[in-house]
Amino acid sequence: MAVTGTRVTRAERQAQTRERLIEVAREMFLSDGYAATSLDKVAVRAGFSKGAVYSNFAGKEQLCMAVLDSIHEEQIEGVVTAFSQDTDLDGRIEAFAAWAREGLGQPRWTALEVEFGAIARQSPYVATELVKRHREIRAAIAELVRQVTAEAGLGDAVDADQAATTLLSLGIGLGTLRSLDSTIDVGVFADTMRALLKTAKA
Amino acid sequence: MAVTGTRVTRAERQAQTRERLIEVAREMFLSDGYAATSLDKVAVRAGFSKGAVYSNFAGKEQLCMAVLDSIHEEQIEGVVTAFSQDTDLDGRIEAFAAWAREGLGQPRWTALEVEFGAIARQSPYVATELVKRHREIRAAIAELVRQVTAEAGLGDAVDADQAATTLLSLGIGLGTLRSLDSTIDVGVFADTMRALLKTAKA
DNA sequence: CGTACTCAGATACCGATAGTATCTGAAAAA
DNA sequence: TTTTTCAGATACTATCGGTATCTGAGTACG
Repeated sequence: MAVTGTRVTRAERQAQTRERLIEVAREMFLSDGYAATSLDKVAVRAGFSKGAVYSNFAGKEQLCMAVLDSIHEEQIEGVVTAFSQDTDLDGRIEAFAAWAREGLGQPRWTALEVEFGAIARQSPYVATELVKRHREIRAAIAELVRQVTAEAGLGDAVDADQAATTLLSLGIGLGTLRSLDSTIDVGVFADTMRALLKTAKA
Repeated sequence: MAVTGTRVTRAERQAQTRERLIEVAREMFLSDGYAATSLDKVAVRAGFSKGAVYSNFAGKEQLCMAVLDSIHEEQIEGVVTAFSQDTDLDGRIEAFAAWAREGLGQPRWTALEVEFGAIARQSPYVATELVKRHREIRAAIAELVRQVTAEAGLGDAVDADQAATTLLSLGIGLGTLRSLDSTIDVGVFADTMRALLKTAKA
């Protein structure tokens, strides 16, 4: 065990390398898309060679999956904090809508998500991993819906699972359209949410 | 002008070649996706060489655009016939829902649509062409909504343009999820449509 | 007819990129 | 100090989109 000189172990260095690669890959995947981003460029921009990528990830797909996981973490955090602000139904819907406006608008993460989803047809790995994550996300949304409707005194008039599927689909669709055409009105997100809940009330 | 012997002109042969290429490309793009389909394989499976592709299309993007147009033609035809069956509101919603179930379920055209959409970030050609088509489709849906709500005596209580954006987004999102996970319930499509209209009624 | 021209499609090539095989040098183990 | 290990570098392969060039059958024209 070296007491002085080298302060970092090999495992620590590798962890740093891995994180740095994910960081750079995230920027490039988001700005240029999955197909248009080459592993060589990612590695060089991170200060390494392509060998470092393959030494830390099984391949491009696994690197992108790690990037998506890092994005999901932040995204979930954003939704949760948006929901824990107000306490009444309309306030929460508006907070959610605001998050959607920001999340679906500027950054192109839905575009990346969806481009990467196309890979799933050729790769069983990507298919199973993405399905797993989609189900987790849908379950989380359903749980939020259940919580919100319960506190708003709607009882179980709303099918939370169906609502979750609708909201996730709408988010994916709006994000996809929005990334092509910035004139798309993301406000329909909140309107649809309201419509779903008000129908249940009647 | 040759009276006997060669019965087809050069232009006719080329048109046939073009159609055959679109036909084969459509099959392969739909089953394997855009990126995973090579122009060489398309050409060979159509009985030609890659040269035939570049002699009929400016590139892979233009070939795919031609494929998408051929798909859109059929899809629009499907929606129109679905809508011209019944005359009452619920019947039309159900007809639309049935079309959505079929269109969004089995074939993977939304996945292709959306994978190709990712190309738009790198290609101004694809971006402008896709935006043009999306706007046409949204306008067509809006027109259908206007027609249906008018005949159902809802007046202009429903914002047809917003409804069109919602329905198109929902269709894209559901199709995307569905192409990955066949357990996704496409029924929410009709439910959302009903919710949107019923809210307007109140 | 027959000669010259045109152009759809074939062939050959280039550059980029995902992935593999191999190498190297420093950290870890002995 | 010597040996082993392995993160990351280097070198190479295969595939694919795209370009340049060629060719021969169909076309116009004398």
